[in-house]
Amino acid sequence: MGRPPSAKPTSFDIAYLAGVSQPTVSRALRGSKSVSAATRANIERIARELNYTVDKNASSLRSQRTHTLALLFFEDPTPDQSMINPFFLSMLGSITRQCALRGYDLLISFQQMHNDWHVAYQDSHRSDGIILLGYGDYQTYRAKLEHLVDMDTKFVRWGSVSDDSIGLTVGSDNIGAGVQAGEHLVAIGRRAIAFLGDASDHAPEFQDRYTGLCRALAAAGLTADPALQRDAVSSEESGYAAAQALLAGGTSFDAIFAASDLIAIGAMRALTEAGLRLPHDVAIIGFDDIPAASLTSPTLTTVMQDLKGAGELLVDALLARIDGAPVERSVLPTRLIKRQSTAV
Amino acid sequence: MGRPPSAKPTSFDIAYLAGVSQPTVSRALRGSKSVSAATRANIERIARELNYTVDKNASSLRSQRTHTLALLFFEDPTPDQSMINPFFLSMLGSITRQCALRGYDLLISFQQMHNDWHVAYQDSHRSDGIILLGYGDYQTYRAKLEHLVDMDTKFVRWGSVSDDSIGLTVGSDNIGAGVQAGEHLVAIGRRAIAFLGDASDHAPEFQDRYTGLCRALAAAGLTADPALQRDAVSSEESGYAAAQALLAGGTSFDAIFAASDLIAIGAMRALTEAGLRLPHDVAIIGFDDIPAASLTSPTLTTVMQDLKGAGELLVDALLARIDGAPVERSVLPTRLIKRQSTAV
DNA sequence: CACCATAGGGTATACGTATACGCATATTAT
DNA sequence: ATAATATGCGTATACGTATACCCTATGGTG
Repeated sequence: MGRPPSAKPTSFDIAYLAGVSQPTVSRALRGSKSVSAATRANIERIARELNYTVDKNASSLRSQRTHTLALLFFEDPTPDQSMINPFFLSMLGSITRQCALRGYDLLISFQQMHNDWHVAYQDSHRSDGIILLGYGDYQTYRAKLEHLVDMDTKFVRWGSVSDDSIGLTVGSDNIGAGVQAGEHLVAIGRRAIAFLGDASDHAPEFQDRYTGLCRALAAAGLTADPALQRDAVSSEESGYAAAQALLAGGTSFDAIFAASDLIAIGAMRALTEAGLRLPHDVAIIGFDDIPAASLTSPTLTTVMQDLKGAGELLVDALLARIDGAPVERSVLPTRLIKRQSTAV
Repeated sequence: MGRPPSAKPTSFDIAYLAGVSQPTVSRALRGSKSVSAATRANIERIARELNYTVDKNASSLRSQRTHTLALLFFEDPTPDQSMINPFFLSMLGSITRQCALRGYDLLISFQQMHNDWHVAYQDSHRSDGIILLGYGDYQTYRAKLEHLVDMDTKFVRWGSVSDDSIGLTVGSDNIGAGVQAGEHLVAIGRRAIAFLGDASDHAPEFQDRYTGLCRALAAAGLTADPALQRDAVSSEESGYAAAQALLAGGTSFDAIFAASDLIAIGAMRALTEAGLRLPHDVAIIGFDDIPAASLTSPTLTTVMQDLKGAGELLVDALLARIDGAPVERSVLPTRLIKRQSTAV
């Protein structure tokens, strides 16, 4: 039953010193109730003294559970540059923290949307499940998601939570956020409110935000002018271009709701260059509350998402899914951060 | 020798179908030269057809190599909030990319400086090596690094590259960067240049930047006034406080070199509130070129570090260290980005 | 007092791969 | 022609853990 201690301690070494068999060590350390309190205490003491840690590979191989989650970021617009949407980077913190709390490791990878990431982590037994983060063309995305569902891969994604969303989705209450933004702009007396952001089903989250805006306008007896909606992806350049197109459009407006802070920041630059005063001539609201939002001039009113809650919810939902537990779809409330760009 | 194909394909399944033994499959897929070209081609074809992927756990267990690196972020000043220094977050992109390129997975974890991270990944065989990223009190840090060295843990860290630095260190040429900043400020006619950032050996990188500044001043026949150096850690609040202290100090100055952009941004706020005009009254240079640096008013002149190169160098150096190859210490050149805050 | 449940822990083995060896056959040198 | 290599692959086994199964000593139950 025994063999003397060797270089890197194994469960056999512990067993030898404790005068028990290796399986008993395994049981004791894993918390099985079929080992006496005294034996367990003794084993734990020895393990601590030897600085023993369970070999992750052997454990995973045998149990077929890795206790590791994989986080896949993807972005299409950045071919080489390492720019990731700051919003998702911020979420990284809470995700890692939640993983740690649950005793899971986090494997991370950046992917181009067009890559075969949907099959990469498929099954090399690296992780028990996948967290998907990123904006992108939803139609392309959708096909890959369906593939994941077909393969019965455990995953959760951040996005628009609607009835037809594929797989397990967690997201902010984008419609509610749109309503918040719209109500605030109406409250400060604005009537012609533009929306910058793709409102098609290629970008369901943006679409939801626009829907919310329209709903708020309707509630105030106003209607959203389609001429005041301009497509934009989440980048400063795109926001700049969209705002210019809006100005060139001829339809006057006194407020902008941008689907993301990056879009808003680009738009502010275009408006300022056009000689407009913010927020006097045009009030503006962004989305995400990235760090830069409080550094613009004027500082940017924006919708803050619950990052901490998001990370926790993503991880918990995925773990529930892995355990086969029922997991109800849920949305997170947002908060409007009022700054100078809407201060009348 | 054979056994029929089962659920999730293993090397035995491939072997069965190819009419060879399991070890031959392993050899073929790992590129051993002791397997004929024909056999290898056949095995690879079958593997592709079955969508076979090597089981990472079994492979790691047997070979004692995980082909995974662990990235440890740590920050002390943020007890709960998920704020990471934006600079390090940006580096994340190039690190993951380089890992992918080298065929390594990346495990990520955020740690509080005071935690026992130096022993956590010690040896649970999760990763082959560790990348350490983060500022922090160097004296605390140093003790843990020494522990890692004692344990013969393979690691690389980002920091000040000096002769007495512990373990394998990769970093920017901070002294050279300080010289660049100093020369630029002198070139635009500034003579009384303040430095915001801890210049003690608790923060060797900041110390190096200050050393560079002093060197540039000396070269111009000027001397650095110790009264114009104020300690600050890398945060906006700290920069704000340091600038206020500087103003209260009574010694006049016409330029500031801040040890980080966050410090610079905080300082700009303090200066503006004090009624000073930037850059007319005080020119200012930051460090890191975080996204926010181009959004401040005036936009911030700063020192850009080579993030892409940094990520590549960190990974490559660590892999060389793991392979037991000799690895020479090396520093990365920096680039001064001139913006409005030093535009006379 | 025979009977069975339970606690506590040992025995044997599987997880899927990589590698040390050995053994043919084919190739070259002498 | 025979000994010395080399090539290509099979055999056996180890990596370190978790779990199914079995066994023994109790203690309670009728």
